[in-house]
Amino acid sequence: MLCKTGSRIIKLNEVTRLEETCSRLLSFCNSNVLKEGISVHSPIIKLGLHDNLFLNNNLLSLYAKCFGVHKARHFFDEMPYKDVVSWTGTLSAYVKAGNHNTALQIFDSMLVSGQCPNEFTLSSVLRSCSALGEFQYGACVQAYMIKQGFDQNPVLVSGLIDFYSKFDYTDEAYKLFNYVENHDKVSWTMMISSFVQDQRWNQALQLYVDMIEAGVPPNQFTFVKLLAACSVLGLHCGKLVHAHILLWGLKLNVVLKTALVDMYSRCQSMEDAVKVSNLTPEYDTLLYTAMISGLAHNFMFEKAIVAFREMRISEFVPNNFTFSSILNVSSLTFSLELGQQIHSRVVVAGLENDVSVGNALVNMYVKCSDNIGDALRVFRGISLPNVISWTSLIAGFAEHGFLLDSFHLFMEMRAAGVQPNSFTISGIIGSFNAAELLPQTLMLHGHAIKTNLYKDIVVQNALIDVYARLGMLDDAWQIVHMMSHRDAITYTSLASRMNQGGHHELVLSIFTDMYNDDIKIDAFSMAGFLSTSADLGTMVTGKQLHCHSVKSGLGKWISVANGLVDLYGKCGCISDAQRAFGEITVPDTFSWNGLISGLASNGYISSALSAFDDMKLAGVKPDPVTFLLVLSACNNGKLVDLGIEYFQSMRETYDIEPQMDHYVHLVDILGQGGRLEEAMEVIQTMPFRADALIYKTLLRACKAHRNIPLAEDMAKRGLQLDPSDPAFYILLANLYDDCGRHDLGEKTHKVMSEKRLRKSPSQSWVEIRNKVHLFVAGERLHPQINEIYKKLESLEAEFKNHRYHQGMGVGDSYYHSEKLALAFALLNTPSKTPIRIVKNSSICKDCHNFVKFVTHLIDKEIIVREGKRLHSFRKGECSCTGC
DNA sequence: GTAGGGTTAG
Repeated sequence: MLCKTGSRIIKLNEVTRLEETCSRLLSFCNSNVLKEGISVHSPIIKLGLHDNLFLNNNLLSLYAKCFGVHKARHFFDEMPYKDVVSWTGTLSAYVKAGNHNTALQIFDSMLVSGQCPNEFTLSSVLRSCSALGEFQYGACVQAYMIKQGFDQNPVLVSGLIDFYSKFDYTDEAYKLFNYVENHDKVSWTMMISSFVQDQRWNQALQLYVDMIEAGVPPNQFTFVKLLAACSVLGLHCGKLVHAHILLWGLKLNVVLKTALVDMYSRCQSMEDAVKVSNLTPEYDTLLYTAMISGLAHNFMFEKAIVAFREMRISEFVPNNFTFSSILNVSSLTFSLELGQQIHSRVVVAGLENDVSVGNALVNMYVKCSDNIGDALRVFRGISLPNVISWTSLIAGFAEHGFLLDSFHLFMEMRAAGVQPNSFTISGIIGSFNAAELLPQTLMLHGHAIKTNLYKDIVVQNALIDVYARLGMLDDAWQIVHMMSHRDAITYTSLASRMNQGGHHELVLSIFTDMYNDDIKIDAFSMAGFLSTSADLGTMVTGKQLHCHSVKSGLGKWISVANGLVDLYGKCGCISDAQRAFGEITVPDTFSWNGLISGLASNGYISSALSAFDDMKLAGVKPDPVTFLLVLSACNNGKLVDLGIEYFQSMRETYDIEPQMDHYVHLVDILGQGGRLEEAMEVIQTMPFRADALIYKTLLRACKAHRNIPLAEDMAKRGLQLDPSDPAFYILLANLYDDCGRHDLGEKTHKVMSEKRLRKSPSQSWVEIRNKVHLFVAGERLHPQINEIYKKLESLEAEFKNHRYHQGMGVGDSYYHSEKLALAFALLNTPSKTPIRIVKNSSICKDCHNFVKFVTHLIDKEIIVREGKRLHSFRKGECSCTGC
């Protein structure tokens, strides 16, 4: 009898060798064309060999491979005799098809039939236990294994390691691993993979070292896992592992290439990632997806889009991951148009209901569309929204300012039976910035405690952030103290919130707390501390932070570099600020803003404005903050027309809608320039409702230009909005006094005291030898500085009598606290060191002149900072008429 | 003749 398979013709005429021949034929069919299986099967039946167990097992395998599990099962049921191979073959067919429940049913039936399982059976059964989360069942299998003496079988050991890892029992898996004497490369790789899954990156690498020492050579599988660890451990480690791949002479298959590309892009070395991807011509959908995602993460958006196009040209079909990645590009670039184009391709590909793609679409519409309804529509189309879908949508509502809606969606999510995770809770809490949402915050806090999410550091950090933001510092610290461990984010958010709340002097102690807690200072925390230092004007600490950032290499982070520009600018060391700026390779908007702010606040108005021109030439787009700085520079430089011009250019040239702050500056510019009517017109026509601040601004201008009627109007309007602000009374009273209407001045003061309004006591502080000294107006004099204080008073008297400054009323407005700080500083600073005084209230023109006068006499630089504004006084640079 | 490990997103 002849049997034809492909081009081969085999003679089946020797019955004695028939079994062997059929077996060979079948394995040939297994690895080749499935149709030929049939042409082999029929002669076997014709020859009456259908109850040959050996042949049937072969056929069973063939059916499973070629026709699927159902045909195989049918064949199995028809088999007259079954042995362990037949059972295991069927069982494994179900496992391969992912039908684990039926696989375990087959295993039960097998035991009932009295058939004893072997190591092959148990291996398949273990896989099903892992997949189904059947811990008890798996444990029984392990017990059986031990009983049958399979406990050293490397295949079963790998299966058990996988099984324990799936249940997060990595330590148990490692114990088992150590118990076994000899491992093959699969069980080594399995254990490495288990450590990687448990994020024990260093242990994973250590195991690789052990593996080599044990004389087991690694393969591509091993390295794929090791590279995943390197993605976290960093580029240095990644390159080392890459070198090992070369040393072992492993072939660069597409999977290994993908893992390398992924590692390099996660280590922010896209150049290496591209180089690796070009090493071999082999590409597939997954590699393209890894490239697109890597390019997107490294902000190379154009290239990501090019790769996506290239992929389509090469006819690789994008899958759900690919669409997620490319949608991420449009989210990150805020390009709605690209997002919509991809959305239509998603629809064509029939993937719009897919949860991962749906999530990416929700995220895209949240980021790119002004209408949160777009995101909601996509969300409602996802067939089975998971926790990520809900979290994206909830965060989206919060980002768009619909805080209460986001909270209601959170409730809807719970009602839908989807369990929130730490991201959901932290995302929603992170958006709560108003005290009115305290009840919701407390509810979420309670929910986190009940669900144990409270133990998650991300949630703890979010709670700390929201409490610190709401000024509830005790509550924030309470969480810090009860945490089992803290990270850089914990301290950074505490520091920045306390800084925003004005508790500058407390912030720097957090640096020490962090050091004592053994937490590494990262770029974010460093930027935060630099900003605190800048706001405090504490040069000594600032310089130490600078040293630390140089030594630790943090200085190459743009946020840190920008912090340094800001620090030196705010501390009045403009040349250092310029040097720090010069060291930034590609300055961004923040860098330029820092430079402009430093120049402007130190009186270099024209340099500040030319820096703004340079910024435009460098192609960096100004943002609303840039314009605040530029307008403020014009205000200080009394450049009224230029200021108006810049204000108008915001909308016309840069498409930036002026905010309330910008209008306040415009009113100030016009007011200080004496164009009070125009300023008033701006207030009346601007698209915002006037607030107390803008009335106060114009009132101050009225005082300078002695316009009583408008000033009275401003004070009236301002007090309607904020009746508790004493500034309106003080400014008005001083204006009356200036105009010689002392009667009205006195009356205004009286009304103010009847309303029990008092100026908050002025505070000033100086930093000398790394210590901040605080002085409050009205406090008792320290004996040591009593003498110098008296000297200052006599200087003041002299100043008052100075012919150019007569009638300035210095004694009334030059605050006690500042004088104390100055006296203290004069006593304690070396002769050439500048004195830095920080005030918590504004510094008036008279104080200005007095400090200038003192500078002239003592030949020392004095820097006075009020809020964010800084005044530097140097001998000879004084423009007052007295010098 | 029957058994084990790998890549991509949010």
